[in-house]
Amino acid sequence: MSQQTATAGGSRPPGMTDVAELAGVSAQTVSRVLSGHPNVKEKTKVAVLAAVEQLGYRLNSAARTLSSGRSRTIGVVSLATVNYSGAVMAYGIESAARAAGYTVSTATTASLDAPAIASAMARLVEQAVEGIVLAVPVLSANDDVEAFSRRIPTVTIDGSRTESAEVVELDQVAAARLATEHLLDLGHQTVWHLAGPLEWLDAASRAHGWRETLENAGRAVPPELHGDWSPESGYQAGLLIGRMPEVTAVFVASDEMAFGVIRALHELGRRVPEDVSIVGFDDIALAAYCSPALTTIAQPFDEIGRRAVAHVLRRIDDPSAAAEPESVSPQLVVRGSTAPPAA
Amino acid sequence: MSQQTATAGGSRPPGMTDVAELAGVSAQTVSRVLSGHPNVKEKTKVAVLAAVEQLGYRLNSAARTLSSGRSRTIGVVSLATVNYSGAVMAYGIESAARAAGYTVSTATTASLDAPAIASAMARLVEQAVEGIVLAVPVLSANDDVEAFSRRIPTVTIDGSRTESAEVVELDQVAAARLATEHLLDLGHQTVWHLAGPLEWLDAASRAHGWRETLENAGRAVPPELHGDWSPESGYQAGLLIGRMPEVTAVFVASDEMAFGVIRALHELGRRVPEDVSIVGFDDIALAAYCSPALTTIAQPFDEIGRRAVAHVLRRIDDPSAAAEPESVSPQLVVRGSTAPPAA
DNA sequence: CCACACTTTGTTATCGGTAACAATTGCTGC
DNA sequence: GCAGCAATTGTTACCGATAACAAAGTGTGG
Repeated sequence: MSQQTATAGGSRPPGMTDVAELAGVSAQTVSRVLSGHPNVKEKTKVAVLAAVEQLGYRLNSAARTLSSGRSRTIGVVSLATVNYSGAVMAYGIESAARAAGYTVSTATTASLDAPAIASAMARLVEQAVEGIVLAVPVLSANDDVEAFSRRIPTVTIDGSRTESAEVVELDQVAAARLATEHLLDLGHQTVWHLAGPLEWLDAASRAHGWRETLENAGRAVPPELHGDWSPESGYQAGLLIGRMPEVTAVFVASDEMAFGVIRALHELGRRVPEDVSIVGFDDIALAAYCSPALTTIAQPFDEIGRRAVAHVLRRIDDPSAAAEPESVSPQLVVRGSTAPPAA
Repeated sequence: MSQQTATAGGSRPPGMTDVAELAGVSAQTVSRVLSGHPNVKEKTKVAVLAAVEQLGYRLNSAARTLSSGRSRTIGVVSLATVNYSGAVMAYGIESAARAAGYTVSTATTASLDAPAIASAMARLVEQAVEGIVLAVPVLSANDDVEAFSRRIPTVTIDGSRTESAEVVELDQVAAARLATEHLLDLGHQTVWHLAGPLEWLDAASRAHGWRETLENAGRAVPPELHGDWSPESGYQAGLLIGRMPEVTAVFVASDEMAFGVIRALHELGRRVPEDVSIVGFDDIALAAYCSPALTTIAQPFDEIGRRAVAHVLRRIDDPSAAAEPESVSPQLVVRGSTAPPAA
């Protein structure tokens, strides 16, 4: 990459003036070369780049940010909970941002209430981020949150119950319909549903899609169960479900919970899919490899992350850009955890 | 939090001088209050904080970084691959850094060769990070990598084959011994091993611990198999292993691969644990809930992240601090995937 | 009541780039 | 050959905080 990064031993890292001097031009010209300004003679450009190379010069982004007012950084607010989907989205966000020449700064929040989210956003604002991706459900926006998202282009990934930000989302309702219909098509009389925490709009949408599908099909709508996305909560729900012989099909709002449900059923002596069919949601890497392999809805998390970034960038370029929510399509992946009901 | 973040509508965010004016002091005093400088009268401190509150003032970290030379930021280089352990460590790192008043900036790399890692480090250096956590295995350090880690306190999480950085690691050898001995204690004649990619020092250490344990016990050492951490690669290995009737126990270097192995065995009609016992590594959330529940080695990833940060911070404070590798203890979690060999 | 030491606060220069504007150079066509 | 315009490069001020130093205020002992 560079020929000699550490030329002398002791002194501080080289600045633009050092490069300018070596190349025999002014600092401003160096700046222009490095920012890709069009009107620079090819010859000087080469000289400057050579000097940069020779000194191992690195731009000081703090100085650039201060002087230009642009930080080329996007902030992400995410929940301090470890989950698969979050990790995948984070990757999608980072790579998309990098491709656009932006870096990503993360702020995690432990809770979902407005002050906590506002505080995370405040930390990002201090770093002069140019846009914010809220990878958490925004339940109630307080004045601070509103103010931030008015001042800085903000996109919400989980959807939002407020007006403060743009939205990028998977069509959760359609996805839930897909899952529910798959089970009905197999011949099940009705479908139970283990939903995620109600605070998550995604969870609510899935539940809504499930309910709607059953109603449209004229089927009985069983009571809605709730977990917290964790395998353990799925297990607890499974212990309940497993005791009810009339349950033959369950649509679970996340793969991790689904495996918890399956385990509980297993322990209660009910086989999957022979006795009970299960559909999950997310299509995590393990879905195809645990036993039974899980029928599930694939969510293109990285794509969602990518789009969120694209959305934010568009708004950064043109703050008045329209706020059309984007939507990506879910897909049903049929594996071994679903089957027609026992005769 | 703040009373009125957006006082007027249009103007730019308030600066320190605005706060100073409102509080009737100089900008320097405001700076001192906000940096927790000791010699400030209580009364003025209160006045300043009130002004800060009223204006909804936020520090401009670019300016602070430029002027003080300290960015209060730690950089993390991670692999652009989605895996559970990475996500957990990321969380540990972020929370530990935040607790110390630092923010985290991430740079992902798609490959493990020196130029790619150097490039990721370069991006972090541009952001003036004060320390770097390399959450990737450093195979071969080139001059750039060396130069960076000499200039900036750097910690490697996966261990390192170079001398360029400090090390924080789980005692992988002891962990592998734990796993292997567990299987031998159950009565298995020997234990097979599906290792991770050799580039990862962690993977090599686990393989080493496994081999050593077998040799010490005077057992035959079967050929070492390799996967890439993914469930799919475990599945492929499982298809191989499953065809050999003499295999009764396998130690797999990651839980995700372990489930892949189990699935393959399952398809080949070999039961786990009745015919073959499996021990995994990581203790991911699903380990206890898939069937069979996986016996595995628990790695305290968040703790590792925390320690890595602690280590970096120590070196930031005192660049000459000793380079004692830290080590955290692994733990065996026995679940349903292991049993004595069939009679 | 003053000198000396310690607090507390203010002033000025500076970090390393970029914006805005000025100056120089090179080329066109008449 | 020179006006006129574009391309190229240089100059100066400034972004918003902090470091280093200077100055004013406070308190103590002799």
